[in-house]
Amino acid sequence: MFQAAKQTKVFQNVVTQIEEAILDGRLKTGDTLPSERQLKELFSISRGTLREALRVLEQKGLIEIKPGVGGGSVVRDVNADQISESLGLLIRSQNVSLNHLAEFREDVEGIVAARAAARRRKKDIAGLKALLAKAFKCIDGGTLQRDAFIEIDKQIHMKLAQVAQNPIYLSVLHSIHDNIHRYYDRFLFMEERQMQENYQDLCDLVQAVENGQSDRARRLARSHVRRFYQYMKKREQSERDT
Amino acid sequence: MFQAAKQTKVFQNVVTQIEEAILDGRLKTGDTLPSERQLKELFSISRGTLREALRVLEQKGLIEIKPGVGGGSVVRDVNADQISESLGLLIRSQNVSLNHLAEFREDVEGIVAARAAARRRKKDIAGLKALLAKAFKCIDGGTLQRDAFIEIDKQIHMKLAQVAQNPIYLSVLHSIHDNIHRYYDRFLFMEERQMQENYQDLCDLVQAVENGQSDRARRLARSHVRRFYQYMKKREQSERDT
DNA sequence: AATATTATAATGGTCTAACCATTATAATAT
DNA sequence: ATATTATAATGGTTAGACCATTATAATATT
Repeated sequence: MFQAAKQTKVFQNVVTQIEEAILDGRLKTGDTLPSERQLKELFSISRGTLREALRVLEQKGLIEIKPGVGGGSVVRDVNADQISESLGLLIRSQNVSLNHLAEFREDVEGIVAARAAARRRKKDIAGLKALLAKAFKCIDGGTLQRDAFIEIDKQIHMKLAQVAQNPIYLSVLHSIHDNIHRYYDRFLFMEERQMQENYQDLCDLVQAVENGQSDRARRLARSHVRRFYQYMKKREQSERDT
Repeated sequence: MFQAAKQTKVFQNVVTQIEEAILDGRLKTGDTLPSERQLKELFSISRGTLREALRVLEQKGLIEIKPGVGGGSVVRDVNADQISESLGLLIRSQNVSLNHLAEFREDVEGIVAARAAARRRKKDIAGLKALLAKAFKCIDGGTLQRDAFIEIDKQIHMKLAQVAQNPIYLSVLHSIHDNIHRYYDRFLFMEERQMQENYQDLCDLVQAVENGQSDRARRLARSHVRRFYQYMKKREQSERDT
C-alpha cells in the first residue's frame, strides 16, 4: 500500500531532482549539465555532496562524467547496460545459476521467435537472411571462425527481438547475452559438425518466421537454445572429470 | 573482442576491491565494513573519495549504509531490486508504451504459470489457496477493498514465480509490477463484477497449477492478465472521450 | 529494584577551501 | 601551413572541521 518513506539526505534529493528532469524530458540525451561549481551553487550544497549525487546518477546509467575542458556531466541514452550489470552481480553472487539463466533464455527466445513470426515484414526477412549468409561463411573450421559464428548467432537472436517490435525484449535479451558470454568462454566447445547443426537450426527458424508460423518458430528457437546449452553442460562435465 | 580499458580513478579502484571481496565471499551478507574513518586509512585515500566509492556500491545494491552508533556499511544480500530499478528507468526513459509492457507481462506470466504447474509442491498450493481466501474477502466493494484486491492479485503472481523456482522470473515479475503500478493509478478501474471475474480467473489458475496442467495454466494466466489490461484500455479510452 | 531519563561517544552526513590531473582551445613558434 | 606551447575550465582528490543520528552507558526517578 505505502512506499518506504526516506529521503532526508541532501544528495538523494539532488539525485531525484536531476533524475526526474531527465525522465520528464526536460534534459535530453546529449545535454551537458552545468559544471559542478555551478551546480553546487544552484542547489546550495557543497561540492562533495553534489559529487555523491552525480556518482549515483552515473551508476544508474543516466549520465556520463567526462573530465577536462568541455567535459562535464552529459545525459546518456538509457540502455540495457545497467540491467546487464545487475544481472551479472546476481549471477556472480551465486543467487542465480547457469541453469536458471538457460531456462529463462529458452523461454524468452521462444516467445521472441513467435512474436517475430507474427509481425515479420519483408525487409526483416532480408536482414535475417543476410545474417544467415554471414554465418554460413564461418562454418568451415578455425577458432576465430567459431567466435565469429557465435557473434552472428547472437545478432540473429537480437534481430528477431527487433522484429518482434517490443523494446523490452530487446533489452532483456541483450542482458541475457551479455551475461551468458561469461560461460561461453569457460564451457562452450563447438566443432564443425555442431556449428553445422546450429546453422541448420537457424535456417529453419528464419524460414518459419518468414512463413509466419509462430508455434513452429517458438519450438525451433527453444530447441536451438537448448542445444547450445547442452554443449556447455557436456563441456562442463568433461572438465569436471579431468 | 576487447573490453573498454578505464579505471584510473581512485574511487573506482576502491569500488572494485570491495565488490570483488563481496563476490568472492571474503565479505559475507550481514558483515559490517570498517568505519569510514578506518577505511580511508586502509586505502590511504581521503574520506570524500571513499564516500563516492561507498555510494556507488550502495547504488549497485551491494551494501547498505546506516548512520549512528553501530551503523556503517553493511553487506547486503544481492537481490533483484537493482534489476527492477534499471528496467524501470529503461521503461520510463524509452517511453515504453503500456502495450509493450502488457504484452511482455502476458508472455512472462504465462511462462511462470506453466513452470509453476510443472514444479508445484503441496505446501506451495497451500500458500496459494491462503492468498485466494484473502482475495475473496476483498470482493464486496469499497475502494480500499479494491486496492487490497489488486495487492493480493500481485502477491499471487509473485508466489507463482516463486513456485516456478527460478529467481530470474521473480526479478522480472517484480520489475513489471513495480512499473505497471504507474498505469494502474491512472487507468485501472474495477467494479465488483470485474473483481469477481478476476477472482474466478485466479481460482481456475491455482486449480490448474495444483493439477500440474502446464498448458492450461499458461492459457489461464495469459487471459487473466489480458483481462486486467482490457480494463485499463477501456478506462484510458473513456478518459480520452471526456 | 525497576523504569524512565539523560549524557556520552561513535558513526554517517555535510561543509569549506584548497590543490592536482586532464583536456579543448587559443596563442605562439617553427 | 603546421607544430608546439601556454591557458583556462573541468572533473578528481585531499584535509580538516562541524552537524545529525543513534546505540549504549550512566544517572535520576518512581
